[in-house]
Amino acid sequence: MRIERVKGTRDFLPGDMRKRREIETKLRGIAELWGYEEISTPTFEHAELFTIKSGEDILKEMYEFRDKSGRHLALRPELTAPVIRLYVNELKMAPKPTKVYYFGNCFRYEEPQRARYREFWQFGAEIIGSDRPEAEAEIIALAYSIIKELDIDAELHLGHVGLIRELLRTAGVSEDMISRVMRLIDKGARDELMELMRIMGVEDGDTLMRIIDQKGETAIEEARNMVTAHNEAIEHLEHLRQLLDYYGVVYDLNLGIARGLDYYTGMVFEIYEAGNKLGAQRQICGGGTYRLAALFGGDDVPSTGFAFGFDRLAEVYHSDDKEPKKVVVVPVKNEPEVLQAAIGITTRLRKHFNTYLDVMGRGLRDQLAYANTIHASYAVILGKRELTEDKVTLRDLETGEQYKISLDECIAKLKRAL
RNA sequence: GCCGGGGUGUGGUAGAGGUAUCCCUUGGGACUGUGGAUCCCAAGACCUGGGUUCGAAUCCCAGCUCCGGCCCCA
Repeated sequence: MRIERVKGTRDFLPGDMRKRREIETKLRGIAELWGYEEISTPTFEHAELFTIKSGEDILKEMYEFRDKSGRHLALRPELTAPVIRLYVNELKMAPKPTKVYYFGNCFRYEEPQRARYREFWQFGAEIIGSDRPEAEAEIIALAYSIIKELDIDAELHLGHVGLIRELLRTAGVSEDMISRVMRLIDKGARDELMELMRIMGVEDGDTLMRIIDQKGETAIEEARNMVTAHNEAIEHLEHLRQLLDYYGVVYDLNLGIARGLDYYTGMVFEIYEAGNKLGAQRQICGGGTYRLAALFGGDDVPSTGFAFGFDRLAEVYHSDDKEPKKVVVVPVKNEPEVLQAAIGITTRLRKHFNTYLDVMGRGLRDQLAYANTIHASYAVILGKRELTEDKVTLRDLETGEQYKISLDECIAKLKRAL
């Protein structure tokens, strides 16, 4: 009976992993250069951590279970909530701002489709302790520089739910209806939205719709006209936009981004792949400013952060995908003294190079044939002749040239070549 | 949860009622101190379960799963 891979999961072959590690290394490198430190949280948590954040409805989209002592647990469906929990449990006393990044697998019980899996990876960063425009601008600029560094064709959309909420209040939408309206905005359900606003007797419905629809400068102008002359949310957004210009971030202003969730309080942004390589799942990054810590029993500190869909990045990213350079040590004969020398030499070479040594008991010819199939660059051949002269034969497998030289010369030569 | 299209060795394929073709891959040999070629031998597949049939990879049904789309996306 053959056991199949579980639906929505993937195996990663050596070529896949080279590419994924390459991306991961770049992401980590950038985050570190920006002053973020890595943290890691458990793969599973109390299910409650996620239902507090997102409501009971998400239980059906989670890998949720009871352990042997009846704890109600879930495989993490995302990493923001665990990171904020970690902060509340462990990092409250850390100096502010607390800047962290994370990379880990997440699980969702959903129908798999292109660029959507049941096990997937997220890479994200958070600034905990500030929701000032400076913090928001840094987070956006960090996400932006990741896109640039990976040379991904993408567009960044910037919105501000704080402002939208403000506008809704000004227009007379009651506090308890705001969440519902935000969800409709997020879904882009125009007709439904218009209908709801008509029922609620919202006067400035049309203006509101325009602000949401119109992207860019004019939307801000309309918003400014709608609220009182000096509005905190607008000033905040303008300050943020100023800073983004300083950073050189190119973006589209789109106040229709609502990210329906209640805990978002300020700036929100999304990054979409623009080369049409991801089909329906174009979004590769989402982020914003939110207040979650209080929900998990901490102080009401604001945070701002983002999460990249790592697998989507991997699908879009062009890797050079160079195979590692390999050296093959080839003992000519399967005899104790030759093998002993071969192991000694291999051990020395392994301090510097990716080195293979036969484990199949093959003869010289087959070892070289194998070296060829794994695309090795050099073979270090040794047999009785080399042993008596205390030398090795270094063969360049691309040109076919070979020299009988000392091991030290051989290492020096390989160092220059690889 | 819904809609459409698929599942044949590792991968890529042919076969459209009579137990499977070719390429590639892998192991061994020709070939006991020199790889990529050639030849030979070997290994390896009809997604699963039912049904129809003398006989099913092929037709029917169900399931699983993959791909794409909808819904959703913390």
